[in-house]
Amino acid sequence: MEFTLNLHDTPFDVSIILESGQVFRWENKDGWWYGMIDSGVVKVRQDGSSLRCISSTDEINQEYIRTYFRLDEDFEGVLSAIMKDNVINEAIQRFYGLRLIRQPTWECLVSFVIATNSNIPRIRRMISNICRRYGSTVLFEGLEYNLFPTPQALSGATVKDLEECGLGYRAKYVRRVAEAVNNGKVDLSELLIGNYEQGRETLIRKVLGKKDLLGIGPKAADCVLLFSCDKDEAFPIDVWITRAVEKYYKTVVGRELARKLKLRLSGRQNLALGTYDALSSRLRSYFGTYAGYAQQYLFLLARATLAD
DNA sequence: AACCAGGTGAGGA
DNA sequence: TCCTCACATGGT
Repeated sequence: MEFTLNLHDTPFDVSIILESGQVFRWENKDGWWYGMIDSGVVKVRQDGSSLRCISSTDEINQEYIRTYFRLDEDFEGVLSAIMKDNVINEAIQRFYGLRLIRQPTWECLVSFVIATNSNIPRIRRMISNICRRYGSTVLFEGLEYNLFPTPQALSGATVKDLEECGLGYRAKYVRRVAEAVNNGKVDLSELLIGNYEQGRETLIRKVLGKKDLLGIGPKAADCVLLFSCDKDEAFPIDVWITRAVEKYYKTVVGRELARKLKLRLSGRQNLALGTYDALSSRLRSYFGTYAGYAQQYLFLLARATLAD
């Protein structure tokens, strides 16, 4: 079906959003962004304040896209809440039109297991590979597209097959996660109902010394909660955020935590869980309820300016 | 050819 | 609890 969304004058830049590293499946072809979401394919194109959409199924309608791009929220309110200093203000200017996406939780969860210790181009390739191998196909404009595989499809995959998709050592983690979701040990719909702390508990708790969700640590959990569960205070700390915080927010996190950040950057030491939580807690109380938005601006800023 | 990438789990002090 | 290290793979 075909429809157009009026963006009015809310900050919205579809290219910045879809290239921001929250999602890994959208592709730009001759002026349109093509995406595979849930059970269908959609292509979108922004002309100023209007977003044209053409989808393969009636399920992907106006309401669906508004929800996906979070056009149902008071974004100006978000911006004014996180504008705490010159660094974040300039990041907002530089990446004006960046928004958070509300993506399906299952796809988000698997994506950020795959994303660990990798880079965005390769993450895209790995995910594309598992979709081609395990996802069902949809016909759209005469071409076949692969949907994201279901928990059942992925839990039926062998570790060897997943390794052949280029997942490396993540293959066994993806399979364990798929099994946990498929057999009901983990209920992802809980994440939408509960608060941030409860969601974090569900994703990284340990059961009998063994994790249900192998491959999900604090950072991946925060990404899932922020990008797919409306937990806007989640503040994922990856290497780029580590750089940004070490450079611009030493005084916010304090001398001791800043020292740990520096150790991580130079000595390749990783952050202990307690250190990670202390850091994200400081940053959360500094930026407020929408800290996750600030995180996403800082992530883009760091990648643009803090690369070697 | 080392080094890095939206980190995490296992094992030990 | 924290720290150290291995870990697959592909790009620079």
